[in-house]
Amino acid sequence: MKKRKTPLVEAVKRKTLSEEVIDHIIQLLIDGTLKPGDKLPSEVELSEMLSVSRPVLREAMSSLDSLGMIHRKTRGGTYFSKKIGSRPFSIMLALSAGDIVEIVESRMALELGLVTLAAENITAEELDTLSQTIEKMSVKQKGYTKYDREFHRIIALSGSRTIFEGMVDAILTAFDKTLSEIKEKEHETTLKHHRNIYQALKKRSPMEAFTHMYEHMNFVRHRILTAFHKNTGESE
Amino acid sequence: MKKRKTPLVEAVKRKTLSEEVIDHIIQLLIDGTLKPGDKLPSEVELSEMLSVSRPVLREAMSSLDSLGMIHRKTRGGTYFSKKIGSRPFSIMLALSAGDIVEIVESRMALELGLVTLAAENITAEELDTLSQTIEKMSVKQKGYTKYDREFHRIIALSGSRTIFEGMVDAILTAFDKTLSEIKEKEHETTLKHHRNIYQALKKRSPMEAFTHMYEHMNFVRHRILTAFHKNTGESE
DNA sequence: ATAAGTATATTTGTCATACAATAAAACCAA
DNA sequence: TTGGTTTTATTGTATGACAAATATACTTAT
Repeated sequence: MKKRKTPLVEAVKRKTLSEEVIDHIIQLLIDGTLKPGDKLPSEVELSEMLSVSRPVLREAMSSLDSLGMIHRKTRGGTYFSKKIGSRPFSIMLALSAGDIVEIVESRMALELGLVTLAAENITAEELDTLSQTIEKMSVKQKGYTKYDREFHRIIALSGSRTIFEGMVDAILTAFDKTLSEIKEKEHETTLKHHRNIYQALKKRSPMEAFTHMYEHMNFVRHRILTAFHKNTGESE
Repeated sequence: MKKRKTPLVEAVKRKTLSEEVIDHIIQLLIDGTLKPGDKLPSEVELSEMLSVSRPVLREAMSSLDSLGMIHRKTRGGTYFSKKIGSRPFSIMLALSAGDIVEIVESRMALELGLVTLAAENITAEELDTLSQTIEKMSVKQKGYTKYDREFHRIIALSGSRTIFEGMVDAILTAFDKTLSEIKEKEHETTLKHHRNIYQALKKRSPMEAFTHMYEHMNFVRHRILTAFHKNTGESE
């Protein structure tokens, strides 16, 4: 019989220096010492303050940069970001590369939550822009993907908080990349759904907005998964 | 009068080498060369393959590590992760440090979307664990936060896809940290809401699950924001 | 005095090298 | 085979030097 493979305690991997530096720097935000938009000390200053070498300090800064927490410019210095941006999420989504269900249902979860919040506070301008996307889409039988995406994007961003803003574009992009071929069908149904969602948002009704978005997303998901299974012969 | 400050083209900040390395490595996932769980070449091999110095290569690896895309062990090598984990999201949430509305509504958006998907596929085991949290909570008048959180966590994870899994714990933790003092009130109402949500999930009814979760979240949000404004005297 | 052009200096970006720390793998002995 | 020891591969940390970009200070010409 095999010996135990998993040790009793979870083998606490000691933190590296650069990880500790990351903690130390974000602590500046948490305790309010610095705020989004503020400038950080230079690399040499920081590395001296924290008693680490510059490479270690730079590994931490590179991490914070790729997380969208800071941005750096040669000679310009380093600043805390005000928004995260979409890049970190786009990278993360690579772990789900090619997994259609993952992408579709991630988008579903995201948009269902955000359309609800959007309905609570959507502005007149956003409503106006929304109706324009519907108009433009209605006069095109082909090549309307752009307006379709814009419709969803406006709603999602309207309901977004900082952490979700970057995620919206990342997921929409991943969606488009993964499903480039399947789209551009069911023009009328899509249009009808969009109009329903728009009316619910105009009424500032979260429940109705959710209901219609769920109907729409269910439709989109079903269409995609059906097309996918037809292509592959339902291997799983 | 001042000269124009913003150039016509958006000053495309040239990518650093470590950013290009990041792109190159995640491309291995996107084109399917490697999969989550697979081992990557060693740092020296990679730095030779990509013709960059080891520090630059390490900055990229550090970034991917902090994004939860890889994990590294001395002598053990580097592997693509299967899950993202909560750490990157916890760091990102530091940008919203102290902003109660941000935290509360981020959690709202997240849970509203996920409870809907959870209702579609929740397992019997998850339902059972859920009902246990309700039971345990019902017999405690104080110190039930643990079971409250567990209830929400099970649901959110049940509806989660890879990208959201880490986010759940990150947001729940941020929520608890930000609102440590305000909680532990309205025991009966909370319990009632949880039971409603549970019943809807048991029925596998996404619409009802959403409805009851929205009611619950609205209740929680209102309670928190009211308590907050009372404390601060609505300065903004 | 103002504007434009130039030089300077600061900050991030990259490289090469060396050694430390960890732990997997190979080896050896009972 | 088992258990302990040695070796070795891999990541972790440090130092130093130079390159590239650009904000700032300075100089010059109009």
